Amino acid sequence: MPELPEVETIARGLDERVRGDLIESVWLGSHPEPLKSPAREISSVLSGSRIRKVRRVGKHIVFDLEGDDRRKRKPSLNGQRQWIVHLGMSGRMLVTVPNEPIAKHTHAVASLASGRELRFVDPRRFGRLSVVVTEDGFSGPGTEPLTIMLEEFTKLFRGRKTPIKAALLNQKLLHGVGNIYADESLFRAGIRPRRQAGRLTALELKRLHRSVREVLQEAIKLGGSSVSDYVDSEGRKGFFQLQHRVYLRTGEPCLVCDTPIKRIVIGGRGTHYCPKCQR
DNA sequence: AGGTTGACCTGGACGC
DNA sequence: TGCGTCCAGGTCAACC
Repeated sequence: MPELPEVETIARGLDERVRGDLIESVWLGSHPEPLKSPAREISSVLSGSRIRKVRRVGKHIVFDLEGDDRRKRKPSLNGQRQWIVHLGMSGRMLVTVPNEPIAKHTHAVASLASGRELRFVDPRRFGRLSVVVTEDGFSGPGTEPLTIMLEEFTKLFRGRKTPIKAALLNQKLLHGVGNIYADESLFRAGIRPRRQAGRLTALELKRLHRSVREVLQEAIKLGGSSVSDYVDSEGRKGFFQLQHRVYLRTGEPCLVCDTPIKRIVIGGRGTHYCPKCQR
């Protein structure tokens, strides 16, 4: 479900609601897939930790934790302690009251000292929970698209033979861009998704660099895209889907030139573009 | 190494 | 109503 703007919206909402709260205990479900770290480790790092901040890195939600001063800190837990959540395609992080019925596909519940619960719900189980305890902390697989400079952006694609659409989805290059925002960015930059990344001109890369940042920033302002049932941590829908110019608009007229939007498959992902506006 | 494909899951929409 | 097919916001491991 979520790409950078949706994860940003969710992380901001969570930060507002649970920052400063204390995780008292953790329940983990029986499906092994969502747990990227061993269950014991997740439990031991989270239990008794205070949430210092919730933020986004790429498509990951990062909970920065600290030991509760009123409790004994375990000696093995020095350095930065973080809870990392990736929502996959269908994951949600909900803040609920305890008597709220447990939704189907709930895989983790953290009980908070405030009396509320943080619940991770994910029908498809592509999402992942992990904990990180290191000096440096979690930095994500690639570079942040919102702050990258043109020079570095250009360097990412140099010599690459893969289609620019596939390169935009490669999280080791830019992290956070997913299928919606790759298609929308390429439309706004006027670039065909199948073009070889390494063969884009300097001008095209400049336009793409600008488009990616503009599309993501606009989407954050509108709370992300709700294409089926996406809602943020407070159950609110996003509205950027109303600004989509190509994504899931197969056969509909281009909003600029009326040409029907085409759908092709690149890297196994549905890819939408205007054959006239994008070259 | 970089590039491509299929596997991993559930569920909703659609056609018959 | 049901059953089959296709599609969906994302990674990964396994191949070439």
